[in-house]
Amino acid sequence: MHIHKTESEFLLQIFLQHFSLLRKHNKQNRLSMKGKENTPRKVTASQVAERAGVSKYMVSRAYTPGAYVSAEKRDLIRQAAEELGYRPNLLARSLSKQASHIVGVVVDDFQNQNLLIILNEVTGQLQRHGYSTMLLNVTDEDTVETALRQADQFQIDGIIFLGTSNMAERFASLLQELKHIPLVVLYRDSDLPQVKVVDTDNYRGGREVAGLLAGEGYSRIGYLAGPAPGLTRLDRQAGFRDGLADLGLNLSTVLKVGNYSQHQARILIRDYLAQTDPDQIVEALFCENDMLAIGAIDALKEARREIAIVGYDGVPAGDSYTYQLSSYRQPVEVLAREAVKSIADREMPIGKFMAPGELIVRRSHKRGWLHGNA
Amino acid sequence: MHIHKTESEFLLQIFLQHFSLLRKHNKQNRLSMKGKENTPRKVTASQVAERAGVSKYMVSRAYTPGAYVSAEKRDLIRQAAEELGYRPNLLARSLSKQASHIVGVVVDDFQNQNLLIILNEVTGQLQRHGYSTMLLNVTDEDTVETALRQADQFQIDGIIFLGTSNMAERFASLLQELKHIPLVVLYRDSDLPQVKVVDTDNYRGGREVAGLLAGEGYSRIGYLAGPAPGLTRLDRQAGFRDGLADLGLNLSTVLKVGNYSQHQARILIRDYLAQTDPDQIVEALFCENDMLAIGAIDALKEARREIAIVGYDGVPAGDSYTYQLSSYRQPVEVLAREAVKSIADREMPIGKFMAPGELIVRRSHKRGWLHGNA
DNA sequence: AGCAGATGTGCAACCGATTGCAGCTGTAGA
DNA sequence: TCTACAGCTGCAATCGGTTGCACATCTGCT
Repeated sequence: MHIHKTESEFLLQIFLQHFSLLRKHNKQNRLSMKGKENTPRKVTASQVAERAGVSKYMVSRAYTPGAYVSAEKRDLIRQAAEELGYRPNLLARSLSKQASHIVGVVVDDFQNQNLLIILNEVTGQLQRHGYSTMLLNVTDEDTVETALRQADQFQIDGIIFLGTSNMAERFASLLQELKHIPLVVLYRDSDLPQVKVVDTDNYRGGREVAGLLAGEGYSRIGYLAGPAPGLTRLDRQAGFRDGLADLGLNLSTVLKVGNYSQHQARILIRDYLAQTDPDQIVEALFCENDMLAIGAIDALKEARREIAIVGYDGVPAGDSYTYQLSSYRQPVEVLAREAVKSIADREMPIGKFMAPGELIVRRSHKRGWLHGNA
Repeated sequence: MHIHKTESEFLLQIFLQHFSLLRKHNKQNRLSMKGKENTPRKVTASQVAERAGVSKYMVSRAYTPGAYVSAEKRDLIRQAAEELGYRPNLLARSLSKQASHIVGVVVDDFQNQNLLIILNEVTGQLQRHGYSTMLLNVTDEDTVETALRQADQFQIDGIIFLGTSNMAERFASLLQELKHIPLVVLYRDSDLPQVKVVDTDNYRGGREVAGLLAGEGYSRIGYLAGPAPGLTRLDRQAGFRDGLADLGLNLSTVLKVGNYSQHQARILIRDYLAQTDPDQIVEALFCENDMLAIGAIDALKEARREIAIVGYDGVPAGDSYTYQLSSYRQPVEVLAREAVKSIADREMPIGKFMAPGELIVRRSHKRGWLHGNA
């Protein structure tokens, strides 16, 4: 048959024959066992190869762009694959390629309606790029570590933080351990070093809102802040303050609410109205996000007091006749696209991407909105 | 050394020596190459084994309950693992075990606020059971098949449909192909055979709402339906109708809206008010879900017309002062728990689980709500 | 004819776990 | 003393892919 150069190769050859017999034997056993269950056997590359009359390695190559395969064989294999309904096992592929095409999306607050829009956009974009989304719920403090590690163990290709709070900072030490994974912080600013930030230009947004309110001629103006520490909030507020200053106004009041829920904002504003000297109450209030703004409007309606309100995000609920909320819309699609692109590019993403948003001018920032609104 | 019974075994032995030398050689090369990069090498079972002075197989056993390991070795291995920060590679484990501990959660409508609550609960529960969530966005008709197949190729342990529409039916043929995967349809009823249904008792819910409205003394009563075909909707409506009938009332009008958005409902009600003979306009309207109900209230406020409104779901926004929406709350936590349990039990789940919800009695179903509401 | 280079193919090794089985211990029972 | 058997342990095979490399083949060129 063949001529072998060394003895060891000879032995090897013999062994291999022995070996492949064993293998074959084994496989047949397995197959017949499986045959008893009536689940349709999964189609593997080897089966495709057999049908196409090639080795299983060629099957892989038939789907690898730029691999050495004759066009003829490639078509043969693809056809065989088609006929058998072959779908490569992604676990195996991921294990082998050391990359899973799974992206972790970390969410820490399921109260914000805006999240739905973002989630829709992000998962949609990811899917279009061939990625799967692993959704990590970290609202429960205890499970954060578990969830993140679990994701890591699936060799995810990236993490997108979709948080209202500054999670990235909070988990900094844990992230240190995960620093081989590309990190994107979406809808939030951060000064962490190895992180890509994708956010609206909060400072600019703040300024534009300042202009909007100033244009209505208010002089006592306040800001309703949420609990999140971090740059996003600070920039938004700073832009607002600076914008007012440029127009000769100043920020007279900053209120702060314990979480980003509509309910908390409502209670806070109710108390504020009750406990503040009427002369001191602001005429206009910029709320850090739309949930807070909606809560504030609720409180105002209940108390039949009017304060001009502007929110931030542009959630759909703000469009209702009842709220007619003026706001600053985040360019969801642009941001989601950038976030996904950062990860799909497969380089360690860093830097900041800040997109401008857009004022949504409805009625809640105008004088008389309470009256005109049933 | 040893005595071999057959020649083939002898050859085998020699081969193995040869073989293991090759292997060792190769491994060292790889390691030294990796050493040049300064990424921290991932810790594998073999490394733990080496440090603990056992074979890598024992590492696996040290974490497998009920495996043969001496307590002594187990502790040794666990300690070594601890020191090295060993985390088993879940891709490898999943591949080997033929189960990934990933569950696919399929969502087809990101407009419904209730989804956030559900998603929070479902992902939380899954994580607590040691499962990861793969979120599949199928709002885009084209990507459905891709997404589902992709999930399948990750050998997911189950699929939870979280849809407003009857996805399961829509994808029936595709699901046929995936029928080795446990399927749960959550918040929606279905008559598909190999599917576990977890839903509120819609019929009962409908009846209770009927009781609530009848109690207020209305006689012209309508139902606002969404577009979803299927049992959920039908049962809800049937319960409502039967409930009314039992009280000597009948369902005089059924309106139908094209999708489940607040916006569509608002437009529909606006047109309804404009185009209907005032004597014919219903006094009370049961809306298929809260999003529709909120949209309806919006239209009513805008037109300054009052119709008693009741929703279904119990979304947080309904609690606002502005809407004060009476509704029927779905027991989110109970349902999510059941859905997750169905999959975690690892038997093919079938049958229906119907939990009762609970009336939320606020103001929108009462006479005079428009007047009392700024 | 002889040979370089481009193409095409299969083997072996690898990704990092799990598991059936064989064999090795040690101890109890005959 | 010999055997039986239980408790451990490690090997080999496996899950289902990918890829470096060696070897084979086919060009075209001198």
